[in-house]
Amino acid sequence: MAENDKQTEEKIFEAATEVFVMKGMDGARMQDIANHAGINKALLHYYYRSKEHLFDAVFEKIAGMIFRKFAPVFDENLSIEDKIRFFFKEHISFLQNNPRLPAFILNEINRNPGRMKRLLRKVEFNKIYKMIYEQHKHELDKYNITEENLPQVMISMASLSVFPFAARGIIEGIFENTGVDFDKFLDERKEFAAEFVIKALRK
Amino acid sequence: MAENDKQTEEKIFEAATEVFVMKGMDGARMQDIANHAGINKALLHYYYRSKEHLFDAVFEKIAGMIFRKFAPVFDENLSIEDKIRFFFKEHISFLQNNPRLPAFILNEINRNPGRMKRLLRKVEFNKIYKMIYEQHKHELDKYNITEENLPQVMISMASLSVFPFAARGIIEGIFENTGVDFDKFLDERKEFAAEFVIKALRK
DNA sequence: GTCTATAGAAGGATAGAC
DNA sequence: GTCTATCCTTCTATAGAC
Repeated sequence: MAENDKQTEEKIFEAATEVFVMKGMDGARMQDIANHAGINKALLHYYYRSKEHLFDAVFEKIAGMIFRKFAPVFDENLSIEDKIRFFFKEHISFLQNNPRLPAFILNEINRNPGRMKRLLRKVEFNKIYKMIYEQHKHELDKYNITEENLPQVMISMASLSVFPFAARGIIEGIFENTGVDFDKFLDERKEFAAEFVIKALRK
Repeated sequence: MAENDKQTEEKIFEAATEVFVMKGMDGARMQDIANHAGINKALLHYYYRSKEHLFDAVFEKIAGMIFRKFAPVFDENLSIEDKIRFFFKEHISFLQNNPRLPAFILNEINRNPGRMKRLLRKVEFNKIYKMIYEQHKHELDKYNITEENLPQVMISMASLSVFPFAARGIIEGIFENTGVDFDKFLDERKEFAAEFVIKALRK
């Protein structure tokens, strides 16, 4: 039945997502995925020809989700400063609900840069890039933002939001020693990072 | 001979470092390491009992190197602002010469958080932490730095320096599409990040 | 200390019954 | 569409000769 198909295929996909995100492509085991899905190992190959195919499906779904998460920020009709605040609030909240995704994506792209090329076809950074600049042309003279340093600015914002999750293991280790709470740190970070960036950019 | 010992053991260690950093613990192959070292696979087990042992040796050496790289910054007798400039210049330069280390360390710690605990025994973050605060007590009133937000500030600095290397694959992919040069970006980043942080922190 | 040969286990993938 | 059984390759690790 087509309905049962869908159910099984979805169960596999969800189990694969969990295992791949936890263990990475190299560390993941097909048997482990089958167990998580509550089905037999052979079924994995029936639905997704190979481990590689299954991984690709999971990877592209997650990567697309993350990159698309940025888009609404650029659509909103807000001032630069409010957009920065909006970005950190939304982005860090999203990552709090999916704390392992950054490390997974960063690592798998470094292991296999070829995957990045496929992704870039789907997400048009060039468009986004120009769009931001056009959208805020009228207020840019109040900030230290130029067409030349826009990459520096944007990567800085991504850094401040994503890095704590990529370095979660290290940071939690340090926090444990010094008695700070990681979740509280993240909640506070939404506002801290926003004001940090705004102050850094104001002329 | 003890001298030949040292040579072989070192050759193995260097080969292992290269392969583990490139492929990660799970992706690395003992045969690959042996080939890189120009010796036989069995010799790896003669010097380092198992893959796990060999990996641990490599990991701890690299992690120690990275964390120790921070220390001189705190020793220097400089103002807060000059220390921030010094940090980004030194740290980004170091990573330019070892661009794959951040991704390697971040990933392996996330895969196996237990490793972090062992590391923290060697590096005394608590000491460093208090030291900074004491060192700059006299000029802290000029900056938005408190004992509460010191973690936010320090992790922000680490983010701005380390993230571009951890996300190198993504960033290079985007840059390729938009015609920006990654190395030039890094050179400019040393000053950009420093001034960015200083402006963000000044009252 | 270094090599060859091989044990022994694990993992991805497929054949074939139901 | 789902299962069991199994093939085949790959990989870590060790035995044993030199």
